[in-house]
Amino acid sequence: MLDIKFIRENKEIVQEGARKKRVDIDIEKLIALDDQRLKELKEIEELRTEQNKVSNNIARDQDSNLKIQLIEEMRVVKEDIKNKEEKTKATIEEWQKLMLEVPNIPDISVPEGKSEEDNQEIKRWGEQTKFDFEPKDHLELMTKLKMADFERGVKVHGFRGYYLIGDGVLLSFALWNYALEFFSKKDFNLVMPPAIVKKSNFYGTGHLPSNVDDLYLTQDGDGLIATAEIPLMAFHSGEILPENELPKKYLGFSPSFRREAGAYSKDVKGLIRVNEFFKFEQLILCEADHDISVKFHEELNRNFEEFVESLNLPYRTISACGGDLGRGHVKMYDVEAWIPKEGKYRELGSASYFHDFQSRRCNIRYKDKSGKIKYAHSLNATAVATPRILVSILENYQQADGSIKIPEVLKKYMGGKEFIK
RNA sequence: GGAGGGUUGGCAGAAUGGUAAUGCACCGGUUUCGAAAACCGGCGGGCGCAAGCCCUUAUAGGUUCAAGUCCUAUACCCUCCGCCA
Repeated sequence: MLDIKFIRENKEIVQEGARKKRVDIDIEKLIALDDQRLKELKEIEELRTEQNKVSNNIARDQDSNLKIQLIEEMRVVKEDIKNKEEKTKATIEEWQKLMLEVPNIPDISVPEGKSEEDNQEIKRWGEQTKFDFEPKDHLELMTKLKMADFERGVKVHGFRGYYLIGDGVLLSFALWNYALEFFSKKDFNLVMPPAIVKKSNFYGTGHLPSNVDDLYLTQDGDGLIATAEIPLMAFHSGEILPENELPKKYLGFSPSFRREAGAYSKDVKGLIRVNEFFKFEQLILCEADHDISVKFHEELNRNFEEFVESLNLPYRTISACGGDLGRGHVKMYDVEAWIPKEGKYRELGSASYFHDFQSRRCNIRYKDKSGKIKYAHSLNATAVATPRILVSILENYQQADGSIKIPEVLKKYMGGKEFIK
């Protein structure tokens, strides 16, 4: 959510930002509604002032005739307030609905574009893996090596179902242990958050109202988290932090659930797109300063790149174009690993920053040195997502005989083994 | 799932239905070579240049001229029983 004051003072910028994100929104309509909201609130406030004053007098006054008269007068005022409040409630609800739809303004450096195809490559690392044999895809590799069972996965879960088995499980644990070690060195506080959370928390990160179809909701009105970002942001919701506690850096580990509604024809097989997975997520709350946000954004992205480099996976980094950004994002990088069989780069994770878009919704503030209360800035990035990352590891590390060479840094977590066969 | 008790600032803790005490902690100042102590001021949130106004006693409603206080629902916490990893 943006600051309504900022919207009022910078409507051209906001409207232009929405255009860049391909979001249809009428800022003028919002401002007209806000005028109405402010006018109505002012009227109510004035009536309340009167009511408070007179009520106070009633308490003090000894003259019972006067009391009766005042009470009679206040009865009318009370009715008036009640009616006006009812009207204003409707105004505010409509106003809030619009406010939630106003997208954050993308950074000037975000490329123009409508969809994924317009994302801009900003970096390429490593050589695209070449084989002197016909490489297999991860489905075939994992099935043959008994690392996964997709048929039974679909039997039991349905579409997009999978079982990890045997070395598929060991490799996942190896990655988690390695990630834990790798990111612990970067000064993150470790968190395992709840994965079932109250629906209100999804508004904080911007997963609601826009992505309601992608969430699993429970019969208790809760939701299953789509990423640890949701409960990590909710962690400090409603709090006012002392500035000296910033930045807050968290590394969350959680299951993640996504319905993938609207992606029915995409990635229908294998582990690229699944309904449940595990993810380590980096998250930062920092001071409300654009330069600090940018600095941490680069840092989070670089952390992830380093992690991928340490696994020696060829990758590229892209800057997502306006049309590919979520409502809350200011800017987002995706790190994409080379997938030999498909002959293209596929997303491994992403790093984003939001300015105060999320913290405004989550009501996360801090008191700066002068005692002023401000909304914090928030950022997040993938640390590692399994099983998706297995796809790139297996396909890039496969051998002619169908075995998998274990990446150097993971060996010690795989009992020192060299190969999965 | 059942029974009972509870929820007021960072913490402790008051308030015959009459408009949120007080103490501790914390921050600033005076004092001091410096500190402690003492004293003065501040110490929930929002709007406003300011005067000031509004909101705030877990949350949402209701009764009332007026609600921390009365009523209803919900959430959370504690104790006990049941179940359970």
